[in-house]
Amino acid sequence: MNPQKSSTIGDVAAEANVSVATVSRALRGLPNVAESTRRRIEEVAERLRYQPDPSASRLASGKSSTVAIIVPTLEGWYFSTVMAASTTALTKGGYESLIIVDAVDDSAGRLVDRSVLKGVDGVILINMALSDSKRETLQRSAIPVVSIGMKIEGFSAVSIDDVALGFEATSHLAGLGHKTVGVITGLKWNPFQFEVSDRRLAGHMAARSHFSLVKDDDLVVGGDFSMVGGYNAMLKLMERPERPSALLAFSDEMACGAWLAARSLGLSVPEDISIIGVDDHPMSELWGLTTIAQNVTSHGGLAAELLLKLLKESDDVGDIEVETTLIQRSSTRVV
Amino acid sequence: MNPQKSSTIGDVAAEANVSVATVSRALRGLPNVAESTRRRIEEVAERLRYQPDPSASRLASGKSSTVAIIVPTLEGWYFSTVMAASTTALTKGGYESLIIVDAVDDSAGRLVDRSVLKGVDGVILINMALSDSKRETLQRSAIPVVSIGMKIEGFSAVSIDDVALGFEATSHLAGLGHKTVGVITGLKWNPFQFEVSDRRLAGHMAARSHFSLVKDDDLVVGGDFSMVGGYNAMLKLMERPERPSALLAFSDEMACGAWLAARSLGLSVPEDISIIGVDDHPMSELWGLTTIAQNVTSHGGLAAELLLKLLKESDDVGDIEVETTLIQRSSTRVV
DNA sequence: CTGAAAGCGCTTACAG
DNA sequence: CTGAAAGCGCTTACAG
Repeated sequence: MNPQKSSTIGDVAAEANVSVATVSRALRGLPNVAESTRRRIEEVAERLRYQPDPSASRLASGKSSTVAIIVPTLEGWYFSTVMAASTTALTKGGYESLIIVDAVDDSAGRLVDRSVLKGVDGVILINMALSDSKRETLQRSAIPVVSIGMKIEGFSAVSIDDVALGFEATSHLAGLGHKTVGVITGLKWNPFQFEVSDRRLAGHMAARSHFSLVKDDDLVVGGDFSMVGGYNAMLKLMERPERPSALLAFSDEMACGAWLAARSLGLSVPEDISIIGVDDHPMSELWGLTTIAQNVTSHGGLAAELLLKLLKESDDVGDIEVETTLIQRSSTRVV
Repeated sequence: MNPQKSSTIGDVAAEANVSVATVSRALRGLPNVAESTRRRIEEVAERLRYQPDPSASRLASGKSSTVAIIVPTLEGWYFSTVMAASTTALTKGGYESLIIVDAVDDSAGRLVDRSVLKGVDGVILINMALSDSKRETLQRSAIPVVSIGMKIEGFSAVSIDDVALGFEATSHLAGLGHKTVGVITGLKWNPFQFEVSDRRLAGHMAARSHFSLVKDDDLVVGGDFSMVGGYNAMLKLMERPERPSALLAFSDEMACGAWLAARSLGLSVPEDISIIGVDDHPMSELWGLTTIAQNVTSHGGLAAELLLKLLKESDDVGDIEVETTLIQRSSTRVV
């Protein structure tokens, strides 16, 4: 057995004394193949360790059975979790996942310039804001796309109400009597990614007015959705003379980073400062972190299912808005 | 312009008044094409937004320009970081990354049963212990493989000396005067994945003897390389009557989880218990966690470079052992 | 239920 | 420097 050369559909056909067409049908479970023939073919295929060449299948059928999952970064819990959930669902649906990292600072603009799109049946965008040109490229390709985390003109989306989230989180703090609330937003990893952060901030601002909270500009500091980012942002926030009595971080990782920064400043949570995050990261329960849970795993799964549906029926399947819930733990308390 | 139908090499050839062969050569930068012809073809290709069909190229050339990155899970900082580093290096080298999650509990055994391997030029295994049958499948396929994190018979590897690491970490603790050292190992996410954890444990055991430390069995508890796992393991560890005065966790995430568990028990670090981790996760600096750094990013990059070399020269390129360094911070101190 | 044949969109010797 | 032609390994009408 030559290790270099694997067998082709022709080898199987020859061994089984049938045509390649029959082998193709038999192995793919298509109808109109005698059971006995099918069994014989399966046996031969097994013995020869035959595996269809995906490139040939794709070329011939026009279907690749793979979907591209496009993310701005591979780092951070949010992306890993959503990717894992999508991949799992896609695998169950019979699709491979091609993961593409399309950081905006990648001047090559992989999504547009590379021809990966031609090798793919569908696309899942995870919190990827698109430049106009990329969006057009995608639209022109006419392949199904679903976006997670934000609505994009022309594509189905799985997302949450980020404005409401920003409002609710702030309102929780205001309800506890806090008047000076610091906010750690998140932007860094994607220059185009203003949206999620901006919408949460808009919600916060609305609540800030509604509850007559302190309105200073230096109460809002940018993080980058990481623990380190949250840590540094917190340090900056704490430089102002009148320290906030509460903090809203736009992710749990930033919230925990901020918590560590508070600790390094000799501050206790929630005695000296209340902290609320967003996500319900698995570590949040360990910290006792109050947070707005957004059920990240289901985002990934739902998006995959939406795409699978699109792949089958190819008509519009609409959007999904996932519920969000406040989980109160021990990091926030009455001021 | 029909949005459904993208142009083929034939369209470009027709427009440019040359044969498809010439278009193929021109666009791939091969020699023996007149500069003027090349320019004309490039222009037409641009105008028609021509993108070569990857499946067709693969089928015709036998090269796919994609490498499979196989991981047991998508979760956890270690995997994200290594994947990101590998992907970045591969992209620079002109390769796509196909990420395959091959959890062992996936009875389908994706690596073996699926034909993805036929669509791929090379494979990077990230901390994937392989069953014999999978290893054989890979070997038989004769495509270049490099393994990260552990040595696998027949493949190049990028790894660290885990035994030495276990010894060094323990010896740091022993040097501080600790006699009763708890250990949180890590196994869960991959039943076959005894190796890394076992080797570190072997190193620890050697040090345990060498420094005459307490040898009770209940001083070793299994985690799963996550914060939650570390948290629970710590709780278990602290049930024993004579509590350990120091803890070695086989990852920083577990170490931080254990730290939170200690906190929940009213214990301070390092006053009541010293903690040392492994990895040098970015959050470790924030915590002040002492750790053994293993430069995870470079693992991913080095492996990709090794593979790229293998892909070019196709002869054996050997293994790489990455250095490991103790970073002492404030979570460990004299007992 | 099965087979012969065309075709998917490229690449690659081989001629010229 | 360029083109005609075969071939990569499948799938898909079309006949039978």
